Amino acid sequence: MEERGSEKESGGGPSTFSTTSSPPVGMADIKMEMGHAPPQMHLAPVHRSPVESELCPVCGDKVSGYHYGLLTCESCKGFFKRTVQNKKKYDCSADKNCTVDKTCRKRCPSCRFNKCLAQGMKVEAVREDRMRGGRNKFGSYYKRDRAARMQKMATRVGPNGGPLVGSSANSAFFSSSQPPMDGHVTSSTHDAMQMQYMEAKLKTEYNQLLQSPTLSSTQNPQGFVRQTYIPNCDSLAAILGQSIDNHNFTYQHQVKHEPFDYQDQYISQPPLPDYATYTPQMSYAHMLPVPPLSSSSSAGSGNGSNRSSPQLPMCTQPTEKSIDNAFYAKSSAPLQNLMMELVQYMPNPNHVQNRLSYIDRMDKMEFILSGATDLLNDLISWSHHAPYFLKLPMFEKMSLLRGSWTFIHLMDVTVAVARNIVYDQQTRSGTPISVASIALLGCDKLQGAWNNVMQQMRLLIIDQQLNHADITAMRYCALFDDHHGYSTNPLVHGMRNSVLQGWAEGKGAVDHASIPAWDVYVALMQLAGQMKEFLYEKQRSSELLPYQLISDMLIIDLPTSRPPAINIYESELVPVT
DNA sequence: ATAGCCTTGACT
DNA sequence: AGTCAAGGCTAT
Repeated sequence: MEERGSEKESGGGPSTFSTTSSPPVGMADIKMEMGHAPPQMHLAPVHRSPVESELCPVCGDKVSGYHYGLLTCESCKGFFKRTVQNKKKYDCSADKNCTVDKTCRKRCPSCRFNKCLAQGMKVEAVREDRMRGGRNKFGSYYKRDRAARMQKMATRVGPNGGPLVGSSANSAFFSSSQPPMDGHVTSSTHDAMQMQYMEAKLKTEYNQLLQSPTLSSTQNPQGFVRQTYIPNCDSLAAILGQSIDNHNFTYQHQVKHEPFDYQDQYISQPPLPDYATYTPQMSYAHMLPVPPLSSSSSAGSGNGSNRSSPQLPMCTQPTEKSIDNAFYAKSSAPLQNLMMELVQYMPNPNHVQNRLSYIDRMDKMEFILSGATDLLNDLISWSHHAPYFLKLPMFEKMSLLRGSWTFIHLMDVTVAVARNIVYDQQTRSGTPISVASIALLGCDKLQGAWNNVMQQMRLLIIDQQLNHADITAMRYCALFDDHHGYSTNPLVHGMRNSVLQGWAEGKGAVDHASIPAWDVYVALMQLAGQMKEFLYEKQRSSELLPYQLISDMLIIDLPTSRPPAINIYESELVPVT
């Protein structure tokens, strides 16, 4: 393969970005610039367009605009589009860490595509029906990000020429965005925090919109509300004992439905569009006996490549109005009804990102444990409403939560990373904290293994082999895992068996071990066990004293310390076919 | 297969 | 009418 021979250079135009060129305002100006050498004017950077002043975060070439969620060059745009549309699979012949820059970007498409994803390009932005033109659903967010970048550049080179707070980053939305605020910017902590808040808000809104099936950019999916936290000084038992009316957690459905009668309700009266519910990842198509209602694929598609069975989560239509009704279709299989009910109670998939956005700690371990405490509170609050779990007696709930919380934490963070929702963080003092550390609760020696699992999960997500239904199944499967083998409660064992069986049936697998995501589950479970060992060690050296809730979660339940199980739950056993 | 340029079309 | 991020075309 030729390396540079076929490399195209724009004829006549500058092939590399010049920091002294004139300041075009929009794409039209960029295009003009390619044809005509612009006059060399030295305007203040304040007026410079973000497009002009940025390099492609994937390969470092000149940015041509926003493409699939990120400011990138034209070639990476095309590469990303081809890869997603044609469902290309690449393999890296080296160690999956090849350099990707303008001169060698053609050498390893595998690493290039992974870098595209890692930097924040979204496969969801590639249209399934290939409809041309029009505005996509992120338009208003591109606009705001652009304004934020303008603001940032205006303040970056201030009177003192000093750097601005916040880290530089590549993603159009997730790292370098600054609030499009009026007025001056100081380097005070307050302003920094406010910027982080605005940045997080932008991220959240963007992700929520990104995941919606409708594409109207005039709709605001939902107002951003900073969630309040349960004080972490409460013990596990105290939190579990709280009235469920005190819960502060966001659910996919805020209205609680009675088991097994929500479907009729939805069929006759669909719920209001809740963007968190309608994320493509939420599609339960794999677990339904009927195929999902296809979004009336428009004519005019199918130009050469096979579009019959898209493997990647692409947008259906720019102005898509259809809802994945299959999600609400009634199934005759009781186990799949069970699985559908469980999905209804899953937490908002953005909760990891929301939690990590507000941690303000100087020390790395403080940051990690503080975030873990927040997520743990979410988990406990969620368990108040989790079907069947809430029926368990207190000691049983505590035991199951203690057995599963490290797994659920690990899985939630890993999924968020694999889906490019959560990125590396940093402490208030600027110390970088890798997402691996956050996922592993600080047990950094597992980072290599974690990275393998995360990549495996990412590939499964891209292949649509792992969606929200699988995540639901894994969460409940872990929660109802009688970790120490002490439980004699038939509801616990029956529930786990039902989840495993329903999961396998939904995937058309002969058993749960044949499900593509099962290997990921097993690997995560192993890591979670090692994480717990790591935390026991921390606890022994008194390092967890400030984190009472986490300490409570590390108490080992002994069978003698709990009351005997009473079989009052048999009548409530979940159906087992 | 790549990447530069062109066309499209919802939104402003 | 202009913008601009989608997809398409095509020389390399």
